[in-house]
Amino acid sequence: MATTQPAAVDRPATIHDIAALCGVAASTVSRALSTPDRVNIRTRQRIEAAAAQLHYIPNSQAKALSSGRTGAVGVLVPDITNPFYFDLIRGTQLQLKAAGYTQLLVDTEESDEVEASTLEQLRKSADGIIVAASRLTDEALLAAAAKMPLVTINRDVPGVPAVIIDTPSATSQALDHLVSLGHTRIAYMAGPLTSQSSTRRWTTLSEAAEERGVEVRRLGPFAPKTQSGAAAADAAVHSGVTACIAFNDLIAIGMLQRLRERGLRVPEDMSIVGCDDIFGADFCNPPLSTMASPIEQAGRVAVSMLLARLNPLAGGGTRSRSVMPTHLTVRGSTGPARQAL
Amino acid sequence: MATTQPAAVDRPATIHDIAALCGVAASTVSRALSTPDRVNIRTRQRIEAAAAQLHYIPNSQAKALSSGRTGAVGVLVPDITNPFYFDLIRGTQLQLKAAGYTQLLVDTEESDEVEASTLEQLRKSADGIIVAASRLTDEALLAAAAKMPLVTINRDVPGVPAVIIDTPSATSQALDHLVSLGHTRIAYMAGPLTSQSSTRRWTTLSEAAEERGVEVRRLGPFAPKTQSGAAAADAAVHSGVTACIAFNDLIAIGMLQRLRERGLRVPEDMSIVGCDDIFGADFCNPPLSTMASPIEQAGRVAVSMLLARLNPLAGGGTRSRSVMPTHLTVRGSTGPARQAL
DNA sequence: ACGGTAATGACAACCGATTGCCAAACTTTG
DNA sequence: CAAAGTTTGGCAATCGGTTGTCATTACCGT
Repeated sequence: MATTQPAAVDRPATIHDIAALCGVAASTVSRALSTPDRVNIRTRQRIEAAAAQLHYIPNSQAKALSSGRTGAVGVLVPDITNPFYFDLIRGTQLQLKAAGYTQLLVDTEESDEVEASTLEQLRKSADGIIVAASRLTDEALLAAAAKMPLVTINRDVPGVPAVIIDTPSATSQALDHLVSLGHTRIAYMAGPLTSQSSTRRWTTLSEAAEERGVEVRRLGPFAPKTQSGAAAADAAVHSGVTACIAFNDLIAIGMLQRLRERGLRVPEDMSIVGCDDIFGADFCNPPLSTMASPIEQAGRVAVSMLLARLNPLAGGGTRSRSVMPTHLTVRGSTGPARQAL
Repeated sequence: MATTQPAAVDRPATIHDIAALCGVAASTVSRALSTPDRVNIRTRQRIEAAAAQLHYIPNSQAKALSSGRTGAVGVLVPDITNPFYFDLIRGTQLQLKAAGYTQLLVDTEESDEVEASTLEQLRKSADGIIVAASRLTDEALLAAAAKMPLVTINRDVPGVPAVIIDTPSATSQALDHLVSLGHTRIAYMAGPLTSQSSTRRWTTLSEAAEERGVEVRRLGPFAPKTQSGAAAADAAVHSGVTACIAFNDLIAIGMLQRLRERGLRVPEDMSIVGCDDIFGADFCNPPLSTMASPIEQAGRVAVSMLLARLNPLAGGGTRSRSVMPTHLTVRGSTGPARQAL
C-alpha cells in the first residue's frame, strides 16, 4: 500500500496533521483540545486555528479505543413501532444530544433473547444503557447492571436504578372513575406475562377492587398491539363485564375498533380505559379515556440518572429511583354502566 | 495506575487472551475468526473453542479503527415522533440487523443545520447513511454523497441513490377520486417549503387539475404535525373548497379534529384525503382516506441499496433508484361534494 | 543571582483489532 | 530425493487518539 500521503486531499484531518501544521507533537494537540489548561494559551490558539482551518473532527472510534469511553448510550425498546416509545425515544435523544452523547437505538422485538444479546453487544460499544420495559428476569437485569451503568424504565428491580411510571396509582383512579359511573363488573386486559408493568397494575387493581367491593377479572394475556384488541374485545364481551381497563392504548384502540364492528357502542354498551395516552388516543372514535404520564420526561430523567452515574464528578445526589406521576384523562370512551342484563 | 492484570477477572476477553490460551499469535486468532480458510482447521477449532470459553466478543471500536469499517449505518429522520417514520425505521432496523450492521438513529428536528452537522459527524462513525426526507439543498446532498455512501428516501437528486415513494401518482388517483365525487374546488395543504415531496406532489396535482378542468389551489405551508391541522382546516374552510388533499396524515388528522370542533361534518361538508396511511389513519373519526405505500419495505430497500454499495462484491446490478408504488385507500373521510353555495 | 516550584510540551506506550510481508513447515512433482 | 509450490502462522506496523513520564523552561521568593 502507498505510504502516508502528506498531501492527501480529501482525507479527514487528524491531530497529526494539526501537529505538523503547528510544529508541535500530536500529544500537545490532544491536550490543547481536551485539557486546554495544560497548554500555553498561545500554542493552544495556534492549534485551535489550525484545527478549524483543517476542519478537524475527532475520530470517535479512536477516542473510544484509547479512552475507554464511547460517548454512546444504548436505548433498548421492545417495539419501535409502538407509539408509546416515540416520546420516550425523543426524550432520551434530546437529553443525550444535549450532553454530547450519541443514541444507539435498538428494537428488541419483544424478545428476551434479543434483549440479552444486545445488552452483551453494547457492553463494549456503549458507556451505558437504558432499557425500557425489559423482558428479562430480575437476575439477568441485575447481572447486566453490575457489568455496566444501566437504568431501566418501567422495571423495578432492587439494586437497579429505574424510572418508574406510576401507572398503578392511575389504575386506582381509573377504577374509581368506573365505579363512580356505576360499573361493578370490570375486566383487566393483561399485557405480556413478562411485563412487570402489567403484573404490578393487576396487583394494584385487584386489591383496590376488593376494597371497593367490585369484581375485577383478569383476561388475557394480550400482545400490546392493536390487532390483539379484537380478541380482547371478544373476551370482554363474552365475560359479561361492562367496563375494561386495558394494559395499554394499543389494545384499547383495537378493542374500540372490534366493538364497533360487532355493533356495540362505546361507552353505552362498554366502557374502555386505556393506558399511556399515546398518539391517537385523542382522535380515535370515541376518544379514549386513558392514563397519561409525562413520557418524554421519563426519557429525559432516565438519561439524567445514567449520565449522573457516568460522570460522578458533576455532583448532585445520585437518585436511583424516580417515579413519574400519572393521571387519568377522561375522554369519550367511558360512561355510565349499562343496566345489568 | 495499575499495570495490566494478567488475572483480571471480569475484563472482557481480547484476542490476546485467546492467543495466550492457545499458544499462538494474536494475528492468528484474528485470521481464524475472520478468514477461517487461511488457518489450519485444527488450530481454528482450538481458537474457536477458546473464544467460546472466554466469552470473547470482538471490540467493535478496535475493529473499526483498524479496518476502517464501523459496521454502523446512520439513519436520519426529520422527526422521530412522526408515525410515518416508525415503519420506515423498523424496516431499516430489521434489514440492517439481518446484515450484521448497527443502526444509528438520529432525529434531525426538521432542521437543515442539525442534518448537516450530523452528516459530518457520522462521516467517521458510520459506513454509510440513509437520509429520509432531507431538508438539505441538492448541492449539499450531492456533496455529502460524494464523501460517503448515502441513500436518500423521498428525495430525488441526480447522482444520489434514492428510494422514492411514488406519492405523485397516488395524488392523481386522489384527485380523480375527488373529481368522481363531484368536487371541483379542491385545496392542497402544502408541507414544508424545503420538502421535495410536497413540491413534487403539488406540481403533479396542478397539472392533473388542469387536465381535468378543476380548480386546485395551494394553501400553506403547514408544519407536518397534527397541531398545524387547525390552521389548515380554517384556511380550507375560508377558501371555499369542498375537498382537501393534505401533505400528510398528521395534517389531515389535525384538520379532522378542527373541523369537528367547528361543527363541520366530514365528509358531508368537506372531504379530506391524507397521505402515508400512518398509524391512526384507520381509526380516526371518520377513518381517513389516504395514500398508502409500503413504508417498511422502503426502509428495507434503502438499506439493501446502501449495503450493495458498501459490499460491491456481492454482485447484483446496483440500482441507484427505486420507486415504491402507492395507492389510494378510500375510507370515510371522502364523500360526494356538497352542493355549491 | 540561586535553589525550588510550577508550567509546558515532547516522547513513547497503549487501547484491540487488522493486515502486508515473510519465514517455516508441509505437500506435490519431476 | 531434491526442487518447486502451497499452506500456515508469526512479526510488526498501523488506525487515531489518550495519557504517564520526564526533560526543559519560566517564574518565584529570598
